[in-house]
Amino acid sequence: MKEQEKREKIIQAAYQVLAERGYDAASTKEIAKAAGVAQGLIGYYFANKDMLFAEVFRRESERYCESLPFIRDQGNREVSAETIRAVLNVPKSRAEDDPSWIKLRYELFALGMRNEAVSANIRETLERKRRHLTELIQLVGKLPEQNARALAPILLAVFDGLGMQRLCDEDFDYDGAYEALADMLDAYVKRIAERNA
Amino acid sequence: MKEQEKREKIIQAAYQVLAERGYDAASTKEIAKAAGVAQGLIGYYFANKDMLFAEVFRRESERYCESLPFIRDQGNREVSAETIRAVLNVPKSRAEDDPSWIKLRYELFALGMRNEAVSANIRETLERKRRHLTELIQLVGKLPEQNARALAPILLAVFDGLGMQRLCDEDFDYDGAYEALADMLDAYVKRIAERNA
Amino acid sequence: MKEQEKREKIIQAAYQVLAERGYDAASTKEIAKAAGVAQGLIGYYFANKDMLFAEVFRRESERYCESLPFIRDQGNREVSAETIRAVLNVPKSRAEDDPSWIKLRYELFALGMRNEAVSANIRETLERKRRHLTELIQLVGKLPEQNARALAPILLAVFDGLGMQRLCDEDFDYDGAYEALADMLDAYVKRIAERNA
Amino acid sequence: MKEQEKREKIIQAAYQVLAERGYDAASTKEIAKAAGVAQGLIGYYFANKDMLFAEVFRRESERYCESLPFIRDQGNREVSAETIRAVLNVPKSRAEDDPSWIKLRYELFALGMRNEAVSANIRETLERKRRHLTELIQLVGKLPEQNARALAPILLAVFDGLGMQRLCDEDFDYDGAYEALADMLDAYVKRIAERNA
DNA sequence: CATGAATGAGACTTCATTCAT
DNA sequence: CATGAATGAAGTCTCATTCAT
Repeated sequence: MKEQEKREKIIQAAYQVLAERGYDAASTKEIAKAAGVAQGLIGYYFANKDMLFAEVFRRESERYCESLPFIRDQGNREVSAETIRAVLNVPKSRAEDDPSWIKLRYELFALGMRNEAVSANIRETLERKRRHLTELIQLVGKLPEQNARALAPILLAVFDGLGMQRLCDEDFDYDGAYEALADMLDAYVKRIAERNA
Repeated sequence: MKEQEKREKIIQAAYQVLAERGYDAASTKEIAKAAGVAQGLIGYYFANKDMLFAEVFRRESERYCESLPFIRDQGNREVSAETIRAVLNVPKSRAEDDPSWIKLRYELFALGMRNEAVSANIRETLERKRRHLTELIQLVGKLPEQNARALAPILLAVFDGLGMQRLCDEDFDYDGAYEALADMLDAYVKRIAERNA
Repeated sequence: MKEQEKREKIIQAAYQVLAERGYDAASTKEIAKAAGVAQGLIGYYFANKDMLFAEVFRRESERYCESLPFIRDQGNREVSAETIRAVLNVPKSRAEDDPSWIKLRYELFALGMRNEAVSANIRETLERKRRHLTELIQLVGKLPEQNARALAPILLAVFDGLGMQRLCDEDFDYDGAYEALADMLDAYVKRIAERNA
Repeated sequence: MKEQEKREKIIQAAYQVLAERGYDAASTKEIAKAAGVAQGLIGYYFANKDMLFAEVFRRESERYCESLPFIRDQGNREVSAETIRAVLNVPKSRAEDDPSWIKLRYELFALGMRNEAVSANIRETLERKRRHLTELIQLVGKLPEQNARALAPILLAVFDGLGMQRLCDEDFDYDGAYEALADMLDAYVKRIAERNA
């Protein structure tokens, strides 16, 4: 079981250093030091720096779906402003609890727009998250698939964007923004429900 | 007058290279080449690389308000789904027409979350943009200031987030997302109007 | 018996990789992979990389004498241009059939001129080959030992040099050069014969 | 005139280190030290290590023709064993006076057989030298072009091969070999002359 | 015997910055 | 003002070798 234990440590360390320093400035030297291994070991397990970070990003993407169980429970309840607020609390508090999570995503986004090698990874990651969100929106908001699918990228953008603003600016009214978001989503859900009634 | 000409070229070149390569990978050598000046001249006009990019970011922030005149005109009209869609078309098409604009902003955001020197710059930039958007929302949506202020960071997040998704993924339904956004904003504006009636 | 099987495979693999990549670029990793053994096993059988290659060179030197039987048969015949051409065909076709043989020898020569550790090996190898060639020349050309001994290093040089030129340059007239060589040797042998008559 | 003075020093240093250590073992660090410049300057003038050595090889190839004037004078004289010996003395003594010359050539040959990038360089170099030798042989030996052309690669091989043997083995009878070579060439030249008479 | 994870040195290269001209 | 040669540090990656299993 101790097998590839150090490989795991390297990935964890890479995650931390990546969030702190950014893609280019995250040196293998610092990662190795943080992981408590020799610098050469990184080259042993990963073909190069890019491959290491690709693995880091791959895992981050997978973690995005962990909130599913809780939200699925909410899906059984009636659609209400209260429910929406409760569900929105998941991404809201996640950005508060784990700032490096947001940092990492922005690093990935910035990278995805210029690095062709990361581009494929990004595309898949984004699409997976949109699909995931679409499913949740259908579940919680009782929206038709078409509307849910269009709403997903918007929420994806808002969760990340608000988290970023909160991290950059301590005076930013994070809670107020989420209040407005909940209100707006509730209005939209209601309208769609009426329209389809 | 001509003495500042090369300085200007350097800034323009830095903007382009920064958007293409990213913060760390944007080398002074490439910038100098793109600007058509000697490498050493960059050091003459800017204390160091960071100061050059700070200037680039400062200007980008200013450009954000150029859409004001058009939107102010829209503000005179009645609030309608049509108006909202017309106004949303400004950020929507800007991301289409000038991809490097989005790239640069994500570069700035990613940087702002880790570089303390850029942090102040970012904070100011974000706040200015939110104020600007708040004003526009009041103007176009006829919303009370409190609601407008809460909505601003959301729109800020959505504009950038959708632009990024469009750049990363060619199959992404950019238009559909903006349609949903317009619909949702319209529902929200109507609700607030009714609530305050 | 089986215990030396892997050792043998390592040596064979080292020969191939050495010829393909050259001394410094031939990595133990690639050799191990080519041999189908673990990297560490090389260190088990050979003190270090140099010792492994020393063994490879030692064997190559031994293989040089394999042509002896055929040539000894030719030695019984009368000296003639025909005989000379037939004997020259041995090194000529060897370079054609086994290019890595030539590559390896040049690798060894280049190495021998700078690496003191290999120098002794080289000296012995060269001397052995000259002695071998001297014997053959006496046998085939019926030349006095003194002349044969002086001719040996020349032929040694020519065989390798022509093989190298053939490998480097596909347009090189390999056959034409060997024709001229045969002609020249024949003239020389005749002259010596007349001189001693 | 001081312009690119250091570039020249780098090339000279590269030549020396290359001959001493060999292609792969010749480090840019050592070259820089030998040239008395910073390591980074090598990267400033040459795209990479290969390009630097390509320049070194290119120059070496050009130096090969410097012997032309002397030999051209010999060409006016009658063909005799004496003349041949005098002309052969040029390559013979060159290998004695400048051992690194031979080392470099073997380095180049070994390299040419495996490095595709160097291959073109090598082919051109070899062909140029053969043409050069062909011309000399016609001049000195009064041989028809066809014979001269076939003899050239043989002499090319012998000059290098004997030089190498001399460098590797101090006991090797370098003079004796050249004596035999002169004798053999003389016999060949005479035979061709008679044949064409 | 055999493995392959692990190490640390060192190679190449790139880069921001400086400075003589 | 402007140049571009020059520097030295730092980063990534490769490699021969060692060692616990």
